[in-house]
Amino acid sequence: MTKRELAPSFIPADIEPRLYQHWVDSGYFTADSSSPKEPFTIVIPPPNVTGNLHIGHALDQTLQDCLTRMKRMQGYEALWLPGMDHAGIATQNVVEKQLAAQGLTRHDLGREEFVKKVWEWKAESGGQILGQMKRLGDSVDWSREAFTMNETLSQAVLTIFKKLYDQELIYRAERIINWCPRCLTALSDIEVEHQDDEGEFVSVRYGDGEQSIVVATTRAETMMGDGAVAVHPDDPRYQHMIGTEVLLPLVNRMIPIIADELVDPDFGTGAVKVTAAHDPNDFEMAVRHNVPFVVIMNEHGVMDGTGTEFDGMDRFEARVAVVAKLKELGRVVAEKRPYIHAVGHCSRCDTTVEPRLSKQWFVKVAPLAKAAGDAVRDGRVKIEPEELAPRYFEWVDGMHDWCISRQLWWGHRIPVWYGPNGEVIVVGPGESAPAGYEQDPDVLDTWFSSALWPFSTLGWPNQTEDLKKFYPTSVLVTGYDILFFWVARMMMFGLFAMDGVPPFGTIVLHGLVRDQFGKKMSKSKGNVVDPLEFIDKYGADALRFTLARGSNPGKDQALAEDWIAGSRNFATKLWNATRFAMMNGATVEGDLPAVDSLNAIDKWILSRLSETTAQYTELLSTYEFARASEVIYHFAWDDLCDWYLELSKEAFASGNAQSTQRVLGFVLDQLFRLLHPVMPFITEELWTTFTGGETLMNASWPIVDVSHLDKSAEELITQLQRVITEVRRFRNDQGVKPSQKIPGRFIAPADVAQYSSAMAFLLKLELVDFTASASVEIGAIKCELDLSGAVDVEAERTRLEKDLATAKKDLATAEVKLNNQGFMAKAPENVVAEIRERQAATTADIERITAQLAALK
RNA sequence: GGACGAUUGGCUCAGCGGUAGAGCACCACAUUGACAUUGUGGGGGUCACUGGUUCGAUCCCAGUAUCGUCCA
Repeated sequence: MTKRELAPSFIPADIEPRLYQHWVDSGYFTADSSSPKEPFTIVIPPPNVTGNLHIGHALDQTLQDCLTRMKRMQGYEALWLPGMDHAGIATQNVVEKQLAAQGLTRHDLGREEFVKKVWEWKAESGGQILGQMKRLGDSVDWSREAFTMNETLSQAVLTIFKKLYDQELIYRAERIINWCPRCLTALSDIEVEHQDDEGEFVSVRYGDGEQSIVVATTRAETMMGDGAVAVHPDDPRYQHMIGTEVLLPLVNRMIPIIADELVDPDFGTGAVKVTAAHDPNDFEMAVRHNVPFVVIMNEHGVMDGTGTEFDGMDRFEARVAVVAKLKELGRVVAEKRPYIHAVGHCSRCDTTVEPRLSKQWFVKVAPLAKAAGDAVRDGRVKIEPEELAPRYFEWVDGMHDWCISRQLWWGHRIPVWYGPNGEVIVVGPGESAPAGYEQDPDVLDTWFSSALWPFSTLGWPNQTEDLKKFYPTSVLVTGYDILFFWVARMMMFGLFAMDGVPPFGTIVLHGLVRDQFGKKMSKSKGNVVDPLEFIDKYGADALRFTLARGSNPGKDQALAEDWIAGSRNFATKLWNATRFAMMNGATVEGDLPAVDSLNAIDKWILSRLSETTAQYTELLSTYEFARASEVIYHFAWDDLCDWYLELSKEAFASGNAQSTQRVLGFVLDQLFRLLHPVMPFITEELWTTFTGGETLMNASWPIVDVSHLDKSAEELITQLQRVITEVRRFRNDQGVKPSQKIPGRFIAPADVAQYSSAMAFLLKLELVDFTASASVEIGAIKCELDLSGAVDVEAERTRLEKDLATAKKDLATAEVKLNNQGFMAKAPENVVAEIRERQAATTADIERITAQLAALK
């Protein structure tokens, strides 16, 4: 318990690496599954193995660390479990890009070699983000670090696949799926991003003469795959044509005109082409009406099999050529160009998605999604903030079956084997396929394994101690942007795999970090910021505090470097205040003196501390990070530094401050504890230095002491603050320099007068005998001063007139209310009393100020 | 097209049925001690618009406008 000296100034880089290493080495982050303490569990939203720490991670992780550290201090067995996601497409793309630089494709290497290459890459440069998490100060349990492609997590994947398959919740079917012609794989609905693109809307006449119909399309190139034309069954324009056939131009095939409810008669001409193999809506209609599937494009999005001149053209090239040809044939009735409409793009490479008829594996989501919705509906799982719950319901209640097969090599290979005679078997963990069987070449969607994260990371399907202790997890903290991608899927699989126990108790959704003007960060805009640069420049605590302070539930936040600098200033403030306290003998040793024995200043700060502790703890516990940060910031800076330390300086200077030394020590000790979850580094350094304790990480969370609440002390200090502020203002108006000492005295009731010397000390007044030349009145309290020279009458008059105007205005608004019969009759008593008090106070002010103005001559 | 949210000082955002708040920015003064990564004082908003409810509306309700996000 040897106390150390505090360095003269706060340099984050001097303390952060040392403290983090110490925490890890001491095992403070490691959770104990055999502990009798109540568990608190958070699993990290696993960053991509290809990823770098971006500002969104910094926010997400700051909030998680805040909660984890607070709960740990509150006596929970806190586990924050870290790990990474293998990120199928993203990772495969990165490694393929590296190969491309050498002029190679993955096919040159072959599947086995390629996958080996990805693992190698993962080992050497993947997981950079883990190092970056350490810079941020994340108190994650490194001994439990997980990776979706690890052995145990892969076992979990096999287990659940088989379980779902056995319950007929996984099936294989030929459907229209989203296809990326560049990645050459199927995509799920949510891996498709819709953008408003400029296209064209061409109306084409099918058939001739009487037997003709005009269809409008944005995708003319697919017309060669048309199997029908569809109209709404009630559309009067086309009644006579339903059931007949028209000629399909270019390929000169007769196709039927069918009637289907799906057609919107108000859209375009009310007649649409039905291209069963190349459009999901058309597919549905085609199934209903037995329309043939005509495939006219290969997997690269190149026209193929039409038997026309267009074969071999890229789809976009073909679109132009087809329209040109139709024009030539006189079949184009109208053209709208540009025509803005929503087009799907691959979320990984931005290529325009091509709907493609193909055989894929699907999860039948209806029963799973129902359960996922119900868990929130019946309150077993809470979504914070509540406003975002409708979005969740909208999605889980209207979810399509989930396409889970991907034509990739990097990922969990689908555990389905096909026999020589068309047998299909699913090979679970520990099982093997019979000889002569071949495994499905595809892998599973990355989100399939991510959906298992809350329990696969705890050892499931094995009934591990971790699983028993830490499942279900307490809170899931993540951005609202992956509510659908990830959260809903964890809910579905968690409920399914864990016998109806949802994977978490509360889903805490935060927003996105935007630039200082509230614009979305993007590489193309060049407004992306690097959290590591900020950590280097201002320290991790400053970045964390800024992010927490900006984090209102479910809302995006703007971030500017200036705000981070402001947080760094706050850290510096804490540092300097602690140095000052230590210089003046603040201590945590010995009992806190009985509150009755303390002066009002000490009573006041203890009261404020209790209030702050209560508010702050409540706010953090309800995920109100911004408001919590605001509360603690103002307590530390305003109450503690600007007022308490200032008001106590006289006591310290007089050498008679034993109680205050102890109170200050107590307040600092508690403040460090409260701030530790958000600013772990500086608080650890200050606390261990100041108290000589081993670590703040395991110190107990402050408890509100109601016996410290003291309204009368608060009222008294409020009075002192008013007096001080008014006298300062007077000095300022009179041009008296802040450092200049002038004679002064207070004429005040005893309870205020008692603190004359404290006030005089910070107002730079000398309590000596003198003849007053000026005075400041604050209600019943008067401060007389000797300006030893001419008072600036004009400045004084200006000020008094301004005060008078304000008082008169306030009186007027109060009297309007009091003269309003409706108000007097219906307003609650306490409000009326308040207005009456205001009337009395402003009346007194007006009298006083008027008298002062008259005295000025 | 559907849904949700937003509109408050120069900027970014809190708040809320009873005299408008913060941070940053701005103006003035101050540098022999905790802190210029500072202190003190100050200026600045008819709370998008139009109606309604109410004794009282920035806050509740309806409509309008603009912006944003998600879904189709």
